[in-house]
Amino acid sequence: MATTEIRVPKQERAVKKRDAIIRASYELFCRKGYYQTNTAQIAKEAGVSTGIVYSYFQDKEDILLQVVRLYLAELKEALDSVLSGVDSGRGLSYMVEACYERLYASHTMRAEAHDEFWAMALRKEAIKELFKAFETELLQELYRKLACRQDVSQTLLREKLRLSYHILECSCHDAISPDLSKAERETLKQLTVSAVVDLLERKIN
Amino acid sequence: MATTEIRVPKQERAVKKRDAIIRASYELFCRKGYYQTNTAQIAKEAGVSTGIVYSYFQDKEDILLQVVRLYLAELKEALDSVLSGVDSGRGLSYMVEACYERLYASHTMRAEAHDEFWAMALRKEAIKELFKAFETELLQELYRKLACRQDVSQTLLREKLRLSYHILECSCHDAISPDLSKAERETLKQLTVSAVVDLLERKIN
Amino acid sequence: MATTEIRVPKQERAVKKRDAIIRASYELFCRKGYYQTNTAQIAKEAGVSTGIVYSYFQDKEDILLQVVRLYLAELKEALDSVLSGVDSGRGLSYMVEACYERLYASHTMRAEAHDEFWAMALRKEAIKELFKAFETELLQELYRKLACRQDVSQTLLREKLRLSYHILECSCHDAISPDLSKAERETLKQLTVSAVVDLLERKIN
Amino acid sequence: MATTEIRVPKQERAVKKRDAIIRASYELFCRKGYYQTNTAQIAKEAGVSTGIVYSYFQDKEDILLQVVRLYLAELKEALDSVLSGVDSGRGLSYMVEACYERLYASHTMRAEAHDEFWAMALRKEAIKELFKAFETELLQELYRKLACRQDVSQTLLREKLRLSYHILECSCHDAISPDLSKAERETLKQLTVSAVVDLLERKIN
DNA sequence: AATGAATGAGACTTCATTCAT
DNA sequence: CATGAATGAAGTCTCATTCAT
Repeated sequence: MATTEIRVPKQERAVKKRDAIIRASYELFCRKGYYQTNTAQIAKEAGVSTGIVYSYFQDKEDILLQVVRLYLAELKEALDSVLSGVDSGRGLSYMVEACYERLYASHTMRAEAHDEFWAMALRKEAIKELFKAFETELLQELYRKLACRQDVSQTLLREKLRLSYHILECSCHDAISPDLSKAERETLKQLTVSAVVDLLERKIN
Repeated sequence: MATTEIRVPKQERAVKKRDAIIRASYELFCRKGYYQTNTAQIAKEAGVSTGIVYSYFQDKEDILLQVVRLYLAELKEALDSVLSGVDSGRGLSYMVEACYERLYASHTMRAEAHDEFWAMALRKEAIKELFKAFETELLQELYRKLACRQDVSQTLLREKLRLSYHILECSCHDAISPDLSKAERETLKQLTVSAVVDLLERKIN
Repeated sequence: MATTEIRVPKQERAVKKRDAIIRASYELFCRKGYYQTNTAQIAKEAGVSTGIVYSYFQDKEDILLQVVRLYLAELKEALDSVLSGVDSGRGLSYMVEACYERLYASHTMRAEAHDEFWAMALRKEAIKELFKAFETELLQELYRKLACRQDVSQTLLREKLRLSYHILECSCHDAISPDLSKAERETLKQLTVSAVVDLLERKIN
Repeated sequence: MATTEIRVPKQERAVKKRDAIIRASYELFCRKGYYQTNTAQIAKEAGVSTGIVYSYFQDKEDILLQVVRLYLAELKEALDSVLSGVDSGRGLSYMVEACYERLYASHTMRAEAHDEFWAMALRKEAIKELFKAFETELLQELYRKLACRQDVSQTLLREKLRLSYHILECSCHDAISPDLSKAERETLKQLTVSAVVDLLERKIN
């Protein structure tokens, strides 16, 4: 009755194949966009037949979902590694700068991914959920990291973190513009970091 | 692409018709997305025949272009009205807050428009140009407005404005999330405004 | 939101085209069966493009529905003309024989139609309904015709008519078998008619 | 079609497996129809791998053929048991009623099977042959049973038997309709049996 | 100029069958 | 012998665009 059963691959080869499809799709969705990519191209890029795709995924939208999941997982991992690497005794601005650089690197590599997927979230509830969960978890973690620091004002900390994250995000997003010179890019970074540090340090009555 | 000549309507009726198509498309693109909207629906919503659409527009993408043009024009006008209304002797934070509110209103009304069009800019060079031109012009104007004020540090003013604009943008974007309470929304606004004001006021060596 | 709108053709040309699609499908479904006929073939046989088919019909199953409707309408009309032609003062056996011949003719022309459509009724509720309605109406009419005749026993008349109809049906169905000689066929007819006449005339306590 | 050799299983395990496939298919074809059943489902229901199916059967159609063979064999056996149980000195109407009930039971259990397979016979010559052979053999046997009875008119006996069989068949087929009340069903049975008995007893000049 | 019916390429998806393991 | 992953042809349906009226 239900549509064709979806294989949950456990054997190594199957896992690899599923992964190859996701990565090929990731690549293509970034390069050409979701709607400009068809399943034949995905199969070809992944080196499999069109049919097999539907053994691993419900439909094309399901592929997108898994691709976004991968995208967010990569981003999460990158940020985690940054955060865990600096939680020692370094200053706040060092930490923020590290985050900025990490986010910037993500944006450089996957310039298209973010916007493409973000826009898809508008139309696909399941994707919206992924983004929401990602943000919630990330902010929660940031909160845990900063809640005990002396150099961070605890007033409205959650809200400040939320805003800080978005500022970093959009600044990095803007900074990848090819119209900017290296110097301008550096300036933007300094401004962004200091704005965020200020926001977090400042006491608000 | 096509060879058919595109009519540049001068007669009143023709102008109205063209306009109706753009507005209908605007509406539909926001509600359902570009790819989920077909030309038949556009024609129906605009109250014209499918055939006539191709007298006014090269193809579907061309409609999108005009829709984005309209979207940006509306946004520009809204911001202009804000800026011209406050350039008297009001304080900086008053001005920033007015901008925030205006941007927030835009986002509320056209929550989908921004993301949808922004993502389309990735795939369509012509749309990217529109966005770039919009931003350039807006920042230029802001610069003119603020370049002479005493309460604004002139150091790196262009870069600060650029960043400020993006901060306001993304904060408003975030603020429309239905998960936020009214109080949280207000807090976010205050934080955003004060962060931007700080950024603009602060002297940077 | 709903799938593409279905055109309800009123202009003569459109009606003709819709009709052509139905007749082409009728033909093909009989000749090759529903599942062995694809939409491209239907379009080709009807002399239209594949796309236009979906302007007139929801989907392939909808075409089948209309084809069955046509099939039953033709059959109904044929039986009606037989019944109205004999309701004067002719004997019962004359009437039954006329029905037999009419049904036999239907079966000869559309040998495949009946079985094909009948089997489809198993899987498609909508088609089952059509068959049921057809039979109910037909039996109702037969009842009106015979309820007043002296040569027909009124006891259990409705049930007898139901059975009679099925006997005629299946006998005709059997009679088209190419294995039968002309004489055998004639014999079967005589036996069938007399069995039905007997059934209707006989008083049952 | 294929060149692969089809195994004719002799070992017990192999026979069982082949049988399981046929029975699983029988079940599924009845429940969902031939075209709505795919080979993966068959294999799963039979508890075998998809690959092995093609060791025992030429192709999907071949499975259908064996399923129909099984269906007819079951029906034959049921009717045989009825006929052999009553050939002593019981009256004709007792015998006909027993047949009716047996056929009715078959139809109840396998309501879908009959129509589904019957319609398939239209498209697949091999299946048509099976049905034809079944009927011929059955009628032959009936003939042997009745050819010597005093209460059966020998005139046109073969033809009468043929018609009788079809009457019983289609009446049973009709009788399973869920729209009928128990009483109506009983009435139909009585009418059918008496019509058949009449047909067989009656001398025709 | 206007209509909306018509076109047909191409998208997604299914599934009978094969074949490497 | 057996498995079930893999294949790819073929089917249904959509929709941007054209064109006869």
